[in-house]
Amino acid sequence: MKLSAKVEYGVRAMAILAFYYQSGPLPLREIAEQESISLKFLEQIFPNFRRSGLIISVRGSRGGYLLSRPPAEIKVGDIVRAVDGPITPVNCLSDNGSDPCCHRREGCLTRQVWEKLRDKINDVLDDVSLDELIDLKPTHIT
Amino acid sequence: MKLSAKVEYGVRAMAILAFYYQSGPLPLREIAEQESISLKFLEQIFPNFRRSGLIISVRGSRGGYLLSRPPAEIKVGDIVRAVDGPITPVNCLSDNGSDPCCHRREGCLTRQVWEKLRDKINDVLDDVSLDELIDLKPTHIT
DNA sequence: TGAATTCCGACCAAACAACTCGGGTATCCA
DNA sequence: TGGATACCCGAGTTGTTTGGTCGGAATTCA
Repeated sequence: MKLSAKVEYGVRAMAILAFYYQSGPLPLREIAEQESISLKFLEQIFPNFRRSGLIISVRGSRGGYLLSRPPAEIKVGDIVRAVDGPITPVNCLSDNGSDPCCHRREGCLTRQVWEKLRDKINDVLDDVSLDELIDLKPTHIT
Repeated sequence: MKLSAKVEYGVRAMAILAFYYQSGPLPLREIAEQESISLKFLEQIFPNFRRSGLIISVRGSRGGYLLSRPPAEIKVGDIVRAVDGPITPVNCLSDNGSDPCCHRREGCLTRQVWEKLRDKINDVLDDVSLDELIDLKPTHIT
């Protein structure tokens, strides 16, 4: 029951991107340095974000990445699914209908547990947005 | 974000055991046949249940396994943790304090997400007990 | 042009998953 | 007592995933 290191790094990287929102494109090298993550590893993660429409890439010199929408509108769940794909706690919840998990007597009863689990995981992750991960909001002001 | 096949098989096997609760020891071979699971693979899973105190083993001829307490008192979460160990969505939530995930600026903010996720997963799994997986309860009777 | 940057695909080693196999050892029934 | 039954244990195996690295091509700005 683990998320991948890619997801962990990806969330941290996106938090940085949220912190510098509206400051122009931020190159991966900067993120890599700030978070002590291998640049090459980040290069492998970010195309997923771009393909999912979470970020916009600017190529060439002085290029980099920026969020495609405000940090409040990007949820941790978006990031997780962009990197790891849809969340499926057990294989028989995948979309390929070839799994025989429901051909047994109590198959569909256990399936309900896994479905509930999957939904709750998505709920938790979709309840937190990027702006909550950075420290911008005036939480201490009355 | 996947549970292992061991957990999947383990829950199914425990459901069978719940179904035959109070019918004397049930040999692994029977469970293996009913669920089309390799006997040798089951033999590898069940010691975890015994060590966690979920089942009692009866050795010798006409031996087998039986639940150590009523199905209503065994949660799916117990089964999952017995097989896969404690649920830790990311490595920095493990008990070894050597992980540097909190030495960074926003480290502890993302950590809160993972902690919340871990707690919710446990909540869901601990909310379902074995008797809900089998079809004994008179749900259709007014 | 040249430096900075994204982008792309191949490659690689280590770990893990999902089993299998072979043999113990304890226990019971006849 | 002697099988037969069943649990117990650890090593081996095969394939996939993970967590990266490496080299280079395309693009853009100064």
